[in-house]
Amino acid sequence: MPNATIRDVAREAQVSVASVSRALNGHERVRPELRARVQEVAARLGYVPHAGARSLSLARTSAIGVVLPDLHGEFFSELLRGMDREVAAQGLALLLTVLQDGRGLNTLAALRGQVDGLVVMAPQLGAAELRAQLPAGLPAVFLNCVPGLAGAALRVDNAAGAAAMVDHLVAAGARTIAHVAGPVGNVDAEERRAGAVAAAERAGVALTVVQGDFTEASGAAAAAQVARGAIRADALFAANDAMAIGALVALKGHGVAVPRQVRVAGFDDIPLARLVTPALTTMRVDIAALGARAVQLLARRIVAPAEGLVEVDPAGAEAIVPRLVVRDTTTETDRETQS
Amino acid sequence: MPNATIRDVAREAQVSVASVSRALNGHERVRPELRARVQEVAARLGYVPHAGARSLSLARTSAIGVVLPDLHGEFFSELLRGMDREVAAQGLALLLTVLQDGRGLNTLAALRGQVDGLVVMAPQLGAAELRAQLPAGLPAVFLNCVPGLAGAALRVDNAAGAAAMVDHLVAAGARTIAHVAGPVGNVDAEERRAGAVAAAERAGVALTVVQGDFTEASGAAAAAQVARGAIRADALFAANDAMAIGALVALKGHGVAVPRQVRVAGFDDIPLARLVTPALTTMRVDIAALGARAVQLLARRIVAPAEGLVEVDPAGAEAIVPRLVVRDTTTETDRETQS
DNA sequence: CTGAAAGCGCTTACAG
DNA sequence: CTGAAAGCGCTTACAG
Repeated sequence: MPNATIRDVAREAQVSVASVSRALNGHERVRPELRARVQEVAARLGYVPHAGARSLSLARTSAIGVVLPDLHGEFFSELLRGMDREVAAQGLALLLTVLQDGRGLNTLAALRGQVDGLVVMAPQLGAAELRAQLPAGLPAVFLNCVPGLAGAALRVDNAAGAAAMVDHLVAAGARTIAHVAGPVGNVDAEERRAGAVAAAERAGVALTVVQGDFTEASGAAAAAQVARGAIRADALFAANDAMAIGALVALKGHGVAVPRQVRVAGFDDIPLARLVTPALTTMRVDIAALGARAVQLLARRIVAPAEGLVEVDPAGAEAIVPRLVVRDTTTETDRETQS
Repeated sequence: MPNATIRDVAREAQVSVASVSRALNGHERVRPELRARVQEVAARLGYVPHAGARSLSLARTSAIGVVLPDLHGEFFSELLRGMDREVAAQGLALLLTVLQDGRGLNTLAALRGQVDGLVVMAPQLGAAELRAQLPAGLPAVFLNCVPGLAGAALRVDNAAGAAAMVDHLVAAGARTIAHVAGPVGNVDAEERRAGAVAAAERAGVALTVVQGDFTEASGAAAAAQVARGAIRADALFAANDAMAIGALVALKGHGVAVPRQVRVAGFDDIPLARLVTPALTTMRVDIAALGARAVQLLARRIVAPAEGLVEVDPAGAEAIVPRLVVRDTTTETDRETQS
């Protein structure tokens, strides 16, 4: 048998569908006796309101969409975890959409009527492309996207994080830094590179940029160049932990002592970072907090789409600043220090 | 301005809303000239059908729900990645719901009208609880759930995987195997133990079960017993990689040569497995494939809810068989072989 | 406090 | 091939 509808409940309880709706939605002007009867019948029939019909009537779905460029690795599971935490607290549902290169251009547009707003992480798309794809009038919060989009923006302050790491390496004794950059065109990668370059300049130490692509293999390749002297460096700072770990393993393979001969540092603080030997010094980005904050901002925008008060930072994006996590690849001591 | 509706398009194109619907949905009986005009107007107005209204009319949402017990770690991101792959291929959307202990009992029921079916992973719930929560008539596929639910079931074939590993160890020369088991009561652990025991019997080699609890420490403790001869073994097969890695480190600490004196093997192929020295031989569970397969089964059930043909294995659950990944802890060579 | 009715935005028999 | 109309399942002014 199909699911019971509001009419079934109304008939069974001998009231109008309007009364069923009011009774079940907790409206005030309902006789207690009627409310009790309706609730009893609804429970007995296993009635659950049809979400689609409800959202059509209310012009509100109570769902938000999250658009991600990929789903590989711990970063995304942490982000989703943070979002889910907040989404559950707000009584919302989460619709997940991965926007990979090949996927249709109307993937986002098709979300109209399915969600009340969007958290979008699309570092690979330009502002124009993104704007063209987004359903008009749908509140949105952008994570690590190009600036200049209509919506709240939230980002990780990669430049500040990278600069902090360079400062730490210099304090630890480094004088010639090799920075293994992430893929060209990737916003995070570019910001980390820029922050590292600027900090090295300020500190007056040499910094060479080696092109990488966020994979362990590319980190290993960069380390090999350092190991055989093709690149001179007493510190290797990779733009993410995966590359740093690839480099770490490669350096050990080449018989280079870490951190004595070459200091190694990463970015992200993935779980593996604590488990490699020596444990990896890195920048911790509280990814779950980033996700939770994004949902929070979106929820406010959904309630008050145009209110200026909602704008966190009208000038630009609100920023999450990563924290330095010092482990064994940059210092001889074993103590883990967090600043 | 709000989003354009089908009426706006109809008015602008000077046709009926019925024609707009037919033209845009690719119905056959539409004059090409009319179709072209409607498409032009729809594009100009940026018209996108309202998903909620569409699903109310069609009694189909083109979305599926995935219910997970948690979101921590690589396992879930891999699972979601596999699901997303298949979901995108099928033109569906994915609604994510985390069903943690505290969360309301009607979390699942509220999905009615929002999804066409559910992939449920709820190892913490009994069959009765689960049945009570699921909206009646909603197709479902269960992952690692208790048996006996109305729906397709899918699971990892732990026993077959463990048996394959024992066979590999025997082929590599092992004659006395110590199996470090996982915690009592854990389904995965029990199945792996049973598979290992059966395979050892078939192969006619000795196998001792040592109790562990999936932690590195318990693996190290088991290894210590092997190292000091309390347990005689020329191979140590741990029920997961964490214990295997703990054992590996402990064996090295006790001066036992791996794999020459004692072969070591794990289960899961966590990222760390490739990074330890020597690299760990293990069983790879293709989690993404598990997720993709679940969505595939669900999609079929949605199309043909009651067809017997759709039933993969009416007797029980369809199983994903892990693959053997041979690395350096069981062979002297360095080559990584996958079977 | 309650019911009849309109409406949310679509799709699809039903006539023509 | 096309339009007018009914209907999907809900909510909420509008009367009473």
